[in-house]
Amino acid sequence: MKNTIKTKDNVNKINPKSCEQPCLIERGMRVLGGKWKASILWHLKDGPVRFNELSRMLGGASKKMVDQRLKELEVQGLVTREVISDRPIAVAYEITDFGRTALDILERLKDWTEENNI
Amino acid sequence: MKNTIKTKDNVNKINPKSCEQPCLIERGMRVLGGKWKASILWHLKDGPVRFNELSRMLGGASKKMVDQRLKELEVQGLVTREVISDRPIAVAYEITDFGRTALDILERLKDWTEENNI
DNA sequence: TCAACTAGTATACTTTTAGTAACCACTAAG
DNA sequence: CTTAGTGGTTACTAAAAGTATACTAGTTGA
Repeated sequence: MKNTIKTKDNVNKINPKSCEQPCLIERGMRVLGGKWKASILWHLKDGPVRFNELSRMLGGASKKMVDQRLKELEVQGLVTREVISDRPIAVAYEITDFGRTALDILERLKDWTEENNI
Repeated sequence: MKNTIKTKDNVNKINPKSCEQPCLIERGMRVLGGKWKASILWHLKDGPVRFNELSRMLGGASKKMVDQRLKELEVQGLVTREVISDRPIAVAYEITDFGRTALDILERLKDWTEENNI
């Protein structure tokens, strides 16, 4: 049984017919739990960061991955993309106010990971 | 303590001294972020649950998935498996004390998902 | 002029995960 | 005897995730 359906922008949405009540946890995880998504959000908390800089911060994620995750985060309203220079193309990604509401969860996750040597 | 420094174009650059051992966030996500793992943990918070019952709670996860995730959680020490009856085979899964330390994060995730209609 | 940087896109490929369905051994009810 | 339930395992396929390399097209610095 599928719990998600693909939309035309290639983002998974929850199929409203299944997994309705119980899985708030699961639904949240589908926003924050993609492979690099939480990390990206975390690395944007101190201010806008440019694309290649972010790739380096994540140390190991390919451009394609960073690109895909950023697009997802943008569609979901957690991140904004702004072109800060046109001639030497320069783009900065910034966390939105909505994105910031998730940082509290991530901070706790970070602390938990640290405390338990995970 | 910041791992970025401001440049004149108001964009953060990596402070080369930090962000070395990357991604406590990512490491934590690899424990809690598998497809059904957080949900399983959440559904065990009120006491031991049997295998098939858990499958039904998750509504949509196949036996194989539930089995795999439970084994991972067991290895990682978040869950224990106990055979409560041998002849009519009956098994119960229970969250460990360590597993409980993660519930706080999941509660926040749940609230966040709920508040933002995700 | 050359190399390296910017932010991506395109293609091809491998690996991992998800999911289906059938099966096992057992029990208990009808 | 049949059906349904217990808790899985195995084999298989489909889909998603991830990697690697090359490419565009412009800029900057040596």
